[in-house]
Amino acid sequence: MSKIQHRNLYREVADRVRDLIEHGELIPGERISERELCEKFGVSRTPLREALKVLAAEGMVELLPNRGARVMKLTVKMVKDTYDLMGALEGLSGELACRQISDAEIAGIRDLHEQMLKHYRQGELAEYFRVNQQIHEKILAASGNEILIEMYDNLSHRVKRVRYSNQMSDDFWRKAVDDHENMIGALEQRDGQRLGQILRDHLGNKLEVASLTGIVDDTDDRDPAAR
Amino acid sequence: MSKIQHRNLYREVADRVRDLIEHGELIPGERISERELCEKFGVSRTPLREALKVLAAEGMVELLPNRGARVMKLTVKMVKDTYDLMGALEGLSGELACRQISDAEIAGIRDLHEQMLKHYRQGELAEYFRVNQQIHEKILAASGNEILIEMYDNLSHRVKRVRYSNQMSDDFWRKAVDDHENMIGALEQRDGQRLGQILRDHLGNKLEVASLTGIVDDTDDRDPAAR
DNA sequence: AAAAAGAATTATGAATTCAAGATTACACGA
DNA sequence: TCGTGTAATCTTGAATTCATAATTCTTTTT
Repeated sequence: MSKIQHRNLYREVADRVRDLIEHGELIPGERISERELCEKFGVSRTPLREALKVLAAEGMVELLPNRGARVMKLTVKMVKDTYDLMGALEGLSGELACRQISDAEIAGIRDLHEQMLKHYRQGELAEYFRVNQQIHEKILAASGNEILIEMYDNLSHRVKRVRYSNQMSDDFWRKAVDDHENMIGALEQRDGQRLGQILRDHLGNKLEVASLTGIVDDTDDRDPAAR
Repeated sequence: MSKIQHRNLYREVADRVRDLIEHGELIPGERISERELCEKFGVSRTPLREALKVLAAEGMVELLPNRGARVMKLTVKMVKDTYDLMGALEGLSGELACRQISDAEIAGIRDLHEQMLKHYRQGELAEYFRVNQQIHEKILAASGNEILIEMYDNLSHRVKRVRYSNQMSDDFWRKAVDDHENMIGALEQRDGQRLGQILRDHLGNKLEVASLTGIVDDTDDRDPAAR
């Protein structure tokens, strides 16, 4: 039985706004009109403003005092920095996971791995990505470090708007699958050092296939919406 | 010339409450009375509640719907998890720093290192810790990854309440200084791999000298203030 | 006396109101 | 025509008010 969820308005609103940002309905740098969103959600300004504060703490929006909220703009550097961070966190998750993961959990990941290979061989990119992500999530969960999971989650939200080129080069794909082959090996041997190293390096590739559409190049321009 | 700081009330309040928690004036698990804090700060409930939402997003307080706010309770596991994370982040900071740190910056860190050694030889623990922290902050800053810095900052706030035994064993201290000797060496050779490895392992020691006073052992007790 | 039920009180959640800062529109002068 | 100054409008920041959920206190019943 699941817990009764007392949901506060501000949480609901924060989730909805987060979704709007992730789905590109609110574009980076765009000014967020309080009045407009209040009407859209049918709530007063109080819970909306609380939600915006939470989203600002999460790095999803930017709050300019007396000048309202803006969707956080991603620069190439920020995306790169975020991937570096996520790599480090994944590395740690691998190390920790190896210390305590159960045989059953490893078997589950092995299953996903085989599925992923199948999708790779059949060139099903979208399916491949989906299963791929599941593997990383399983390892993360197996780390047992909830704060790590929370932080990783936050970072992945920030860069969720980044889309990948749907035509990944064969070389990169080949390399990514190789990495995964090594990963599953290290995991089954419970070699935390090696798994950590692989995971830390693995994410670097991802950036190279990120199509930075809509991601502005590094500038100091703080007010692009004023056009 | 520094930027004009438009400070909002809720930011001010969040900072003040954060301080109260870090200085132990609000104790873990304790219920935070909105009315009381409002009077203390001379503000209305609106900015206080906004501040609490931010602090909750930062993991400093816990918001129980319809039941108010509590100072986040630290369990031994949470502290351990946090140190693991901080270790990974420091490791990354070392790797990144080596890629781009300037000779001048290295020299600055070398200076701090010598200072730290002096304090070590003279048994000045407090001074030692202070300079020690400065070194880590310099490396972090040299990484140039602002999101990394932000995350590390957040984590360190969470565990700032943890105090260290003022009688560190000679062995641990010796080992910590050894680590630092290796760190400065790796940094001067700009050996990111090695520096990263050292930093990732380094923090593990810290936990062992943490005196977990006031840190509750792992329990599911969600309502300790109700006594 | 202990437990349960119900009323009174208190605290939180959210809407509304009021105040202050920012933006826009427009007039005027160089 | 461009720039400056000012009034009008709009937006945000914060206090207040109202509604509802939680807690405490009292009364009642066994």
